[in-house]
Amino acid sequence: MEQTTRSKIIGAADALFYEHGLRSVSVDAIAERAGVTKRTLYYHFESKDALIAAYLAARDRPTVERYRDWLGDDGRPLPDRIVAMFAALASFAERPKWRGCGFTRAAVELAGQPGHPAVVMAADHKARFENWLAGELANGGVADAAAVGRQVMILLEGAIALMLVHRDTSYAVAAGEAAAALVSSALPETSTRAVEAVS
Amino acid sequence: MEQTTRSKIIGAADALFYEHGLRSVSVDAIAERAGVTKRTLYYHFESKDALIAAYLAARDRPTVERYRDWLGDDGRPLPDRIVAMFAALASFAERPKWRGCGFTRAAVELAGQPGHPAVVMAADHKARFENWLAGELANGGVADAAAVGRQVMILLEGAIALMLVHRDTSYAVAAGEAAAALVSSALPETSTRAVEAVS
DNA sequence: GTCTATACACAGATAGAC
DNA sequence: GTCTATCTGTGTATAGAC
Repeated sequence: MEQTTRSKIIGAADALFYEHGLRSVSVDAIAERAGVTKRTLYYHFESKDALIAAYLAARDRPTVERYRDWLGDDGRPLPDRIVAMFAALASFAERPKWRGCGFTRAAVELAGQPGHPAVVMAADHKARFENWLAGELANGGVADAAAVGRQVMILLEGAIALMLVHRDTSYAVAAGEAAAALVSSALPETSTRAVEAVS
Repeated sequence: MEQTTRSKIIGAADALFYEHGLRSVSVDAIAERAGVTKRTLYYHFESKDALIAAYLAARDRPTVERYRDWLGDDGRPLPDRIVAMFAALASFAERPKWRGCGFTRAAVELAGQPGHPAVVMAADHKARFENWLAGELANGGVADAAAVGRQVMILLEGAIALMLVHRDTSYAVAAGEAAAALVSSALPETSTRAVEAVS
């Protein structure tokens, strides 16, 4: 079955690329971890760049699903759900193998090659994620959901970067409080009180 | 003068490391750009890793000074100064050669090697920057300046990451508005009303 | 589709003359 | 302090058998 071999290779690429980065991981290492030879790998993927693109493509859906779970269902007050999402991220980042966002890291490592497929995929992933976030806020009754969604997105991204640099997951909690304050301010009734409560 | 040769090498390293990243730039390329041979480079620096560390060390002060300029002097209302800082960042990021924060990018690219000197330097730089930011907020009368400073720091970091991914500098403006809102909420009532009266 | 074996370029780092 | 020349490992990718 070609499917099995291909997915084994992508699984090995995911483990190594995410842990060590793109350029520092060799095709040999991926092939070895996947339990195939390099020649087999090149039968399934045209080049290392193609494998990088496949690695990110496989990460797209699980990443979005994870945040969807963290945000939870409609029902609770929106600021609480936002805080919960950031708290879950903080908990997730406690894991020793956590290394930040694979998409952002790929875009950063390939910042010198703006046309690279992986960079394009990262931008697309982030745009769709921001769009989803804005939609959730709009459903929750937030005024100007696009603008607030973008601010929450920025807080998410910044928290991930600083958690990676400092290995301190409290940044996600701090970001969650800020996000909840901004969201509360954009909700119809409780705006002023909620912001002051956080500060 | 040894100083001249050494600084020429660091200058070449800065240009290439910042533009293309760490691993994708060879020592040969840096030596060539500096106008020296590889052997001379290795006379001044023990290894490529040492050169990377020197590259970041040289970037530390100019980076902080730039933000200090952008925030401006005491006198204007603090939220206005915050907005101005983010606006200046947006303008700075318009330049074609802009590639985000060299410290964060180094930490991201070396995320697989937590003990690497460059990672340690990046964390130290970010910690001192956050400290400076909190100090400025405290001087401006912000309550709980440490917590708000951290939130502003997260917004800064997130805006830089997303500007790099999307090549859209409006993220810094959006982050600046969020930061100003959070700062305003942490100011005494009198200061907040003074801001509104001026604008 | 998967293997063994290998081509070819380039990486980081060093030897030793001057 | 700077040079020419080189060592040695590793990188991506390919040839051709089975």
